Amino acid sequence: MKKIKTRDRILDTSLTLFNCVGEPNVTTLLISDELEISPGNLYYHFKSKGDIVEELFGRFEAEMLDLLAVPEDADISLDQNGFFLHLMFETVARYRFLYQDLVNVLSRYDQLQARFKRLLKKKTTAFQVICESFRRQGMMEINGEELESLCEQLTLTSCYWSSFDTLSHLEDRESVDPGRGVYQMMHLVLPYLAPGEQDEVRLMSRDYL
Amino acid sequence: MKKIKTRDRILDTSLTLFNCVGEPNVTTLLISDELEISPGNLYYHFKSKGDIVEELFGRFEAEMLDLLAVPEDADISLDQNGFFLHLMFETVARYRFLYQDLVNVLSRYDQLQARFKRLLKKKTTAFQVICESFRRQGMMEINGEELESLCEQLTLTSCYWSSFDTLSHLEDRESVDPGRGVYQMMHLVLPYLAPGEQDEVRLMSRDYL
DNA sequence: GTCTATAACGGGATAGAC
DNA sequence: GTCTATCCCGTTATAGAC
Repeated sequence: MKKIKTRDRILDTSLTLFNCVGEPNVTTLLISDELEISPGNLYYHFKSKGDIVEELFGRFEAEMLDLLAVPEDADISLDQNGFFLHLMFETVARYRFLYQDLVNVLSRYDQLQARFKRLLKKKTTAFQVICESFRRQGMMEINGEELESLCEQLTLTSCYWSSFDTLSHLEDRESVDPGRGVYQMMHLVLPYLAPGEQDEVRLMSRDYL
Repeated sequence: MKKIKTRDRILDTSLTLFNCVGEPNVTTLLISDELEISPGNLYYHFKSKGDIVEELFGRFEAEMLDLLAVPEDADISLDQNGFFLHLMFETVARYRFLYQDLVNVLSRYDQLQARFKRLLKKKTTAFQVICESFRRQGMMEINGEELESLCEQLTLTSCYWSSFDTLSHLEDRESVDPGRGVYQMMHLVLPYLAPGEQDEVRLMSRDYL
């Protein structure tokens, strides 16, 4: 029955608020209010609001780097790929505040910019490694130019899908539906797969609708 | 030799600044400073900063609606489609500040949200109309489920490509390269085109690299 | 139409008691 | 570790002279 440290509670609550109403709209007062602690107490644990953002980014970065460590020479199955996409979207969704106002956030905490770009690059590389693996296994046929275009498209979609989705489908359904992005990612790859694999992915992707 | 009205100069300068450093980072003082007029003068022409944003949005909306009025039953050629994409990316680039901090901007000027969503829907519909036209002309083969997925993907890409591009390729090249988005859009459609049309689009898309 | 001066407000951050 | 009180500053917006 150990009680959670205030410092961690601040981080958790901040993350929730950032995701809900957007980081720029969350004041330090709102955070401390929500936690029912004083603003002064918050500043005892973090010397600035930026520090909170940076620590949250650090967690995000660590999780992503961990996830993106895809083995170069392994034979990756369609199932493994689906699982990988699933985890990635799950992680992005948990830190979606970063993506919702990307330019704004990165401009105010400028040391994050380089680190974010590094992540982007690693993402694209990971997709390339996966596609190469598919190609080696005879499951995919694609030329170099299209491969590059596809992997950039996958990176873009992995970043922005959830923002786009919540924005464009707010009326239709109310569940946040994190899986729809995975569906979309699979459909990007679909045309380049061999016929048998196409059917398999079509079936898999249904689960995410 | 008619001199430009201050009101319009305010709008133009605001747009430039918004695009450069992001709308949230642009204060009314910065705008008036840049124009070498007093803050009071600015507030003589616009009753609030929000009014400037809304008027700029109005211009954007009008241009987009004009562009998106695609005739339902026309036979659209690949060239026409390329031209359409070109114009769309050009327009989006001119008002890119809206997209760079979308959630933030829409949350602070909430009457814009509904109008923005309407635009999104119209965009997707326009892409559907174009694809249907291609299909009718025997230039494209695609089933209903994939058509929907593709058109959403096109809409997403048309919104976020330029932000993504400036973000991820800042080191490599310094030109802002608005055409790369068109290239990417064409490559999304490519796999669903008939072989002859594929070659044509491949050639066309090169111009945008 | 344009200016200067200033009010009004809000958010980030600190000092010092407990 | 936590609180209250308060400072400081940037930003929006207005008042009133020219």
